[in-house]
Amino acid sequence: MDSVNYWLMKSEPEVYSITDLQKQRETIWDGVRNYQARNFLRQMQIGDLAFFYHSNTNPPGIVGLMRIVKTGIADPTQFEPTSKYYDPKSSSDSPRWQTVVVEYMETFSHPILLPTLKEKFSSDELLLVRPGNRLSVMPVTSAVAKKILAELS
DNA sequence: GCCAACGTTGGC
DNA sequence: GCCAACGTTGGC
Repeated sequence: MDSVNYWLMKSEPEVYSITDLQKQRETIWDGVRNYQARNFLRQMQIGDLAFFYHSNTNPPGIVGLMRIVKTGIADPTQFEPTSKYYDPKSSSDSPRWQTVVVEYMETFSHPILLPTLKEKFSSDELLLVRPGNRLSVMPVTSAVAKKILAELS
């Protein structure tokens, strides 16, 4: 049987919020320019589920759920000279930055705020709460994911 | 807006 | 390949 992988992806709601995703239905998750985060994006598979996390806002927390619907997409912003994500060292032959297309699934009626996540999970269980961690894309173990999802039912 | 913690860059 | 300088992230 296929196992679903779980992820957590951060976005600043002032830049792109879950409400924006709900309206758009799906989006290319562009703008990731960190190799570790990109490597996680490369590992994603169609059907994987990702928690949408609102960062750099008050209060920060997990606000909803989305699904990976396309993988191995070249981030188009790397080729756009006017984009803040333009990467002159990347070529269309071998794009440096790949990402995924995500589809909106749901907005949680109660977001799971960062203090709650810190309370429930150790830094070993959940990368997000590891001190100093700044990754914008990271894996979530299925055990942790199921606890998060159970919180909401 | 502050600033600690990171990641990246580039001179050497 | 070291590491200082610089830029970014993101909680507070």
